[in-house]
Amino acid sequence: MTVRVRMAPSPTGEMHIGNVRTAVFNWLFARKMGGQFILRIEDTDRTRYRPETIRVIMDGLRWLGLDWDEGPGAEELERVGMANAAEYAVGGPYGPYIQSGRLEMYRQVAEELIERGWAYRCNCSPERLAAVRARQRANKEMIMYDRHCRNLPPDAISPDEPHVIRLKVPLSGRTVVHDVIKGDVVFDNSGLDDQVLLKSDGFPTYHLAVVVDDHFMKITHVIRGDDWIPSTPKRIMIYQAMGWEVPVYCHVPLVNGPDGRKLSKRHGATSITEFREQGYLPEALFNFLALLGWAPGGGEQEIFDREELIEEFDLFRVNKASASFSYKKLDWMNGVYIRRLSTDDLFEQLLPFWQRAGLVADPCPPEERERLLAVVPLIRERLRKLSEVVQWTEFLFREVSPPPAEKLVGKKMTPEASLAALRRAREVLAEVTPFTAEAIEPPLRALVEELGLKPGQLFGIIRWATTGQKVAPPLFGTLAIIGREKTLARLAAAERVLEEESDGE
RNA sequence: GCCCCCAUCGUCUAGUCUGGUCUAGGACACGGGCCUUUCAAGCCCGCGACAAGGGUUCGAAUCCCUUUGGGGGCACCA
Repeated sequence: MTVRVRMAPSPTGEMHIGNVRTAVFNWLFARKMGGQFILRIEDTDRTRYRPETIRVIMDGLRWLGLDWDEGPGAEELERVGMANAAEYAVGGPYGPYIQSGRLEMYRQVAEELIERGWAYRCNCSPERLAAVRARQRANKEMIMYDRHCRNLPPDAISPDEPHVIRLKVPLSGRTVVHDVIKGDVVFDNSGLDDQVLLKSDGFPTYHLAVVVDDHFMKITHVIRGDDWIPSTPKRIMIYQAMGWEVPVYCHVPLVNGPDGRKLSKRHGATSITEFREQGYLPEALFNFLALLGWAPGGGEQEIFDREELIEEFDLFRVNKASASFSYKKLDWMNGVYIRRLSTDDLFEQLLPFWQRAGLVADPCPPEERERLLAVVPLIRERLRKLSEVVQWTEFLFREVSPPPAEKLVGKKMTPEASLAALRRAREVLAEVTPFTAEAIEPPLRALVEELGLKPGQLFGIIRWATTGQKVAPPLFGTLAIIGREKTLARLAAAERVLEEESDGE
């Protein structure tokens, strides 16, 4: 039997990183076992439905490298109004893969559950249900449907009048969830609610839809967040009522924020789109996510490429406890991946960030490209996220206003000595030919000797004068990229600052 | 209120199933140092945990119980 797993996001917004991690586990398991990874769109909540997010979800999964073997086909995607549907269409033998296209199946199963005595019609009004809940809350009773319609005569509610269909949960006995990760979890049936299966708008609730789809799509392993555990016994009842085989359940732990609380916007990025926009590499995020709640046994390796992860992945080793998301560790890992990139590859990754910041034209002119290719090696070891390229290189693109006088005075130096150093540096740099990092270094080092300074004193002053910053990429390469003309002009401007300072006193 | 899940350094984790090799290993973070033109990167050193209490056992991070602490769920949401 081949393994079939699925990811079933609902198109209500961005995909949360916790769900993405669950998708990673599903994908790794499918690839490891040589099975199929299926994408299903769960759009049964018509009030929160936002069709445009289907594309966002698909783009995110693709960017992370989570390709699906079966999923919505072109016709379905067109039906929900997606442009370029063909580009995202995958299809498969068990469609449709968007739940709103499967309504008839859910309705039929719900009716059959009634026939089999496992479900009943209910026409209680929302007001009545709210009143029941309020009363229960006041009396500190268990909050669940009072089963008002459960024992009505079979024909009391006509199929034609508005109503819902509820699951007829046994009043006694127990239901056991056999879970690969948590072990056997036992529930008393008496504590389970008569869950609504089919809503009055004809759409199924999640509980019905997921069971019907998983069954007909031949899903073998349900790998999902452990927040679903409490609703699992109700699903098992539907399987049993229909005489279907129950899939293997694997409830993986949730992902919390660094403070242990639910991961939310205030912690930082939470959606895959945000991580992408902040300049995390998909390989790094994938590596990091795979190791959140799971680790291969034995070794002390932290960096794994995709193939190694597939090779090592073991669903049975997934932790029981929830994990806190550490942005700092992700940043470190992202830096590792950035440093591994070739100059050309890193440049291609960086270009959109320069362009988005308005520093480079789109498309990038060939001569600008040559210049920026030279910048890449200077900053590669300094980047943890691609977006940081802006702060590291901004002075290359914009006019640098001369820094205040105190910044131009070297450590343990007088303003006069600093001014003299600046003047000599400008003279030296005016002569250097060609104006390259290799050619610039020796004369500047000689100047350090000549002036009797420490390297850091002279270079620090020049750095401030030419970049307007205390911290910048390595000086010689930076000057070469700034170019002789601008370098000399910035040095001259800095000299003027010091001259005016001494005049003023 | 009721139900469920979980518990090793600040964080991610190895070790737990198959008690002894664990004076508990690695990584991130943090502190110090080396290198060094700043910042990084790299290298070295350090800090730092079996939640608590009871058992079982010659021996427990590992098995059992209780407590505490965290998390999750109780919709015509998923």
